[in-house]
Amino acid sequence: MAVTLKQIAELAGVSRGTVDRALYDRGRVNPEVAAHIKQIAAELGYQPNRAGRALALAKNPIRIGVIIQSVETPFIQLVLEGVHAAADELGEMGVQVMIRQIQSIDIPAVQRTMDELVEAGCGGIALLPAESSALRIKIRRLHEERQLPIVTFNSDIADTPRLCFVGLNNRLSGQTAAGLMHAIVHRPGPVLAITGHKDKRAMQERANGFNEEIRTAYPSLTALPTEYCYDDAARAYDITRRAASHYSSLAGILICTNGQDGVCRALAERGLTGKIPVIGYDLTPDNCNNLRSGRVDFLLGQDSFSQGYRPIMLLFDYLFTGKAPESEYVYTDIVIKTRYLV
Amino acid sequence: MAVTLKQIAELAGVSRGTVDRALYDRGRVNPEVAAHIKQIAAELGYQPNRAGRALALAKNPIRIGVIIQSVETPFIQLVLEGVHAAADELGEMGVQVMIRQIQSIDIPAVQRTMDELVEAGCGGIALLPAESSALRIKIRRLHEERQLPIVTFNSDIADTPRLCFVGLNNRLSGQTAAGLMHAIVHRPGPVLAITGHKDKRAMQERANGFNEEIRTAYPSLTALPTEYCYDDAARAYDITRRAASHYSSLAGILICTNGQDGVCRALAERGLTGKIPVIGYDLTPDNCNNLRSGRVDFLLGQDSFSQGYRPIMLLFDYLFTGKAPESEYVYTDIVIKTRYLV
DNA sequence: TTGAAAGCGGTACCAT
DNA sequence: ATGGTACCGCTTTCAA
Repeated sequence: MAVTLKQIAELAGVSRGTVDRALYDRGRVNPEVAAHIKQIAAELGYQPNRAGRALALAKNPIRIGVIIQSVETPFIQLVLEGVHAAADELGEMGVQVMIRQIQSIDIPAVQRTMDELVEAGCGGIALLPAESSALRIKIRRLHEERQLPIVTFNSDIADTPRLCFVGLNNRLSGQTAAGLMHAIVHRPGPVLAITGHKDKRAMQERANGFNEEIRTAYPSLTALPTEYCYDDAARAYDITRRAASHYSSLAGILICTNGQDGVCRALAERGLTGKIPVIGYDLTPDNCNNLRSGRVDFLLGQDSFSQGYRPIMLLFDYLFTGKAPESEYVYTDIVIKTRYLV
Repeated sequence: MAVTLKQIAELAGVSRGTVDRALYDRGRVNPEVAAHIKQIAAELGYQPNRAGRALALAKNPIRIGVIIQSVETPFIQLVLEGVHAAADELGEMGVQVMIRQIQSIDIPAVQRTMDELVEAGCGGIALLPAESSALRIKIRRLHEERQLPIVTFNSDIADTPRLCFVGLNNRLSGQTAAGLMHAIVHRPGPVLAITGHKDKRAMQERANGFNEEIRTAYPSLTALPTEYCYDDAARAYDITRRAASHYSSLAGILICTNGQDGVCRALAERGLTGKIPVIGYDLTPDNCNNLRSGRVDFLLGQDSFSQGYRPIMLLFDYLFTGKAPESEYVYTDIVIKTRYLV
């Protein structure tokens, strides 16, 4: 049987309340008594019982806010599954998870929502943000004025006093893609990385990691300059068509973002499906279909479930036990999927 | 705020105790009253509070037994990490997880330990077994005589009234390996699967899945007859040496089990490292080193952490909420690792 | 500075 | 068949 506050209280000859105040430094306890109590607790290996604590906290329940942008995209839908799983799980412990979904990127809406959630008594906020100096300032202010713990996820706002970031190591994922590409390409030639926006850091990182790794580690391949499809299948189609006709020896394509269907269509029309390897990102339903049908060779997943689940759990741990994440960067697994695994 | 028994009791004009008996069919309650109570609960979307239940159950705490064989192997050490994580987590909820480690395969010891754990009041047992009719009978008896829920993990005992099996889909992992092999092999030729014991079903399945998939899906490759190294690096070394000299066009090797170092050594001695692709299993420290250094191209992991963690959690869910796993087979993820990811 | 007590949600036992 | 009550471990408030 695990040791309880009551047992410590009896051994120390004080009341449970005093033990509680001593162990958690809540003040109003004689320093010597406190030291004695802490010693006993340490000797007995006291571990607080979560159920007991959760129940006691139910009087003023922990509230956690979640803000997600771009909810209309297939990938974010996957992230939402993790969010809801965490919300359900914590709900059974009496924790309230307040989820706010925002269409596309809408910084003013995010700012308003953050205020609303703080007002509603949220002790922490999980935020799927976007590059924005306004948000950077907002996070800093909430941290300074209210010590509000904030976890960014999926996309980060660096140099911010957030508790941590949960998401993909994009550069490493690009390097991984380079390794895969080299493994499956059977002849020398140019390889092309297509990514989303020039000003989206995460997308750039994927392509950069890929290109640099190709250059430094795989000299039989040459990395063409990155192309941008702006998350648009039609543009990806055009880019692919042009590249395939311009470089007759085109050896492989990495598509870092939405637009995968365009790439596949362009290759199919020229009878190049299966001849020019394609590596893509994200396990959305459409992408998985491409993988199953052989139009794509590998998909790099970013464990979207964890990206929704863990931020909330990390905030809960922080609010419930005071334990902060070990690192400022909590990277989710880079998962490699083939047609056998989706 | 979540709805509680007390609220339902007030609405129904009865006491908390009656609501409890009604909702959980504990008897001793007027059928009409019970129906009314259940209706109210359904309308309000009542979800029991886990913390409350856990605390109430602390009077006669849930005990879960865990039996693990072959603890001396590197792979099982990884599984143990998951076991301990689950034990720690549940320990904070007042659940007692009793872990029994057994060296190598020792069926009599397993039988004794099962008796001991049942005697000690375990409400369920997670078991890492081995092919054995004695264990099959034991599981059946414990099920029939005491309705004891048992979860097998890592290796299964089929046709048994166990709650479920948690582990790898070995056949699918072999097929996945075949797909990878075909993707990275650049020329026609024979490929060789080396596995452990003839009488270990799981190991056979991996090799069979590989060979069959090669035969049916990848005619440019030919699957050589499976070789057996009995988990021994020296034998794997011999097998590899012989195969490499006998088949000058040997195109790839799949090593399904321990002995990977022997394969790598044999290839290195003949200057074939990187020339003949190698795919291996399990993310043990040694294997990860082989991957990092380029002696192995892919490792198939079997999410060893989950293999230790989930059986215990599934038993807990069953004992705590009565919810059984959705399927008799709970497959853990097949993870593909390259040198970038270990 | 300390203790006593109430209460969180659910379970179980004992009266009635 | 039903209600009342004690209790699980912890937090918090109120008295002393």
